[in-house]
Amino acid sequence: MLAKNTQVKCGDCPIRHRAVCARCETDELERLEEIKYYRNFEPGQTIVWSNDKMDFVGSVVKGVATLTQTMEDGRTQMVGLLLPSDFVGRPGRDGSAYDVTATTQVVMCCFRKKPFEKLMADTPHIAHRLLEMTLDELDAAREWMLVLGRKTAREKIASLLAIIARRDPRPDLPSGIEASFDLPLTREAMADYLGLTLETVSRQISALKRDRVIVLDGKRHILVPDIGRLLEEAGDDSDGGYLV
Amino acid sequence: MLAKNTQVKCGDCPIRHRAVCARCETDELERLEEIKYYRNFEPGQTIVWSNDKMDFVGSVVKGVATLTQTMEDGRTQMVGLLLPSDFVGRPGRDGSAYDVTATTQVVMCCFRKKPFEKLMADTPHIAHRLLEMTLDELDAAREWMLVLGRKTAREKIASLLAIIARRDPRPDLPSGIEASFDLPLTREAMADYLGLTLETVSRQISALKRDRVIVLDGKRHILVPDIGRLLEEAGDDSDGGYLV
DNA sequence: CGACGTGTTGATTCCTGTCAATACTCGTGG
DNA sequence: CCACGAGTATTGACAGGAATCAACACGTCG
Repeated sequence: MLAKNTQVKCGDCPIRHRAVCARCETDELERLEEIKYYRNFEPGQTIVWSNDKMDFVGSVVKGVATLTQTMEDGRTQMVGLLLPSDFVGRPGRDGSAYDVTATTQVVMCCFRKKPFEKLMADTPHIAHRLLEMTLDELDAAREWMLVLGRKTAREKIASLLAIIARRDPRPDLPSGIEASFDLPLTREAMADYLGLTLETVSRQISALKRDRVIVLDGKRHILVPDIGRLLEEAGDDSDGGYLV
Repeated sequence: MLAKNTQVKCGDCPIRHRAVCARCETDELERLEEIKYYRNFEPGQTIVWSNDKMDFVGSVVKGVATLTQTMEDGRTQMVGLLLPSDFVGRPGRDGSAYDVTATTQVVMCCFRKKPFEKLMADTPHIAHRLLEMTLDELDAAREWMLVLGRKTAREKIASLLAIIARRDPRPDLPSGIEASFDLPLTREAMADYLGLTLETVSRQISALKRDRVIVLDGKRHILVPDIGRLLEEAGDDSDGGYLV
């Protein structure tokens, strides 16, 4: 469970320019190297329990993880989707407010918390980058509030697909297909993200397939013939500020 | 519209110890004084338009403002409720992603953006406090995602009332009343916050009144005889981590 | 093969949205 | 002073979309 990976030099790290360390100078990277270690997680495995003390913070290097909240009666809501380069943990706080769970194989680059906090205090680059990333996450959370509060089931599904398509671009596209990606989530996880039931998710995916908005290749691989159409279905401003 | 108020010395400011300036030393406060100015807004007045260029950032000193997003067809979702000491604007970004609107009389303490960003770069106290506040806002946004995605209309209303009761405590309580506050929002604004229609909001408030969870004094003043009961109705963990 | 996890589809219920009528408060102006 | 209208709030009737309950299909792994 705690099996450490072969360490990757920060300079060679695939998320080097997007993660919390993006702005670091060489000497700062060296200090980060000293306090970092890798951890692997299997699909379904919990990375942090809500309200547990966290002794580390870190970045997702590979894979997908989720942040979820659960009510006493079992209703659960996903409140964040963590993709490579996303940051986990809150400097200055003891624990996580949410369950963090791996949905695929996940590689985390962890930093021991205390030294990381010290490093943050010493070097402005890390703190500054973290503020920037937190502001982005806040924007994403607020964007998601619109989805949860005001969109129909069909629009919710289309919004989720649009987000994943946006963050996971692929070059190898057959003609007549503008985007293509694997769903890293089960129907149930999608339901938890969207505030729906898994049956409704399944029905709406079928409906989008029937209406040719998407094409399925197996249960988990999605092809999008026309991204503009998908964004339209998502209820987003279709003047395409996002892609293309 | 731009009428400047009598400036208040930072040392005498009512939000001095909670706002973005909370950690500042005397000399930092002096630099803030130089770039700050007050602005008043009337109820209903827009403070910033979504996608507009913002040339200032600032703190709410008095009153209540809202952050909202609107879809092309008019559906709107409130994504933030700004109470005194809350921060408006995003250093490093050009504009606001949301409409910011005053719902009551609002006094804002504004800082010209460029000098404020410079000050942030120079002094770690402001940046650090801003990170802390942004992390809190992110938590609040995620908490709200659970409300929007998974709670029933009745639970949503109870959740909103609980939040306002928590942030606006009053000492002058008649016996048999554990909390008392004015609703700073119209039924429509509450609906936009909760992802409901104003009719449903009205009905659920009536239902909570009928069931003696709350007592109304006029349309806007709420009395809560039993806060535990309210939290229970909100679906929150009733072991009362919050109040009392 | 049978059990289990995952996903699809159908029948039905019910919560919330929609449409509509009415009440109340507060200015404004005749 | 009262009529009028605008904004806000309440309540009712009805419709519709998503939840619920349930059956079944598919793939994997023991």
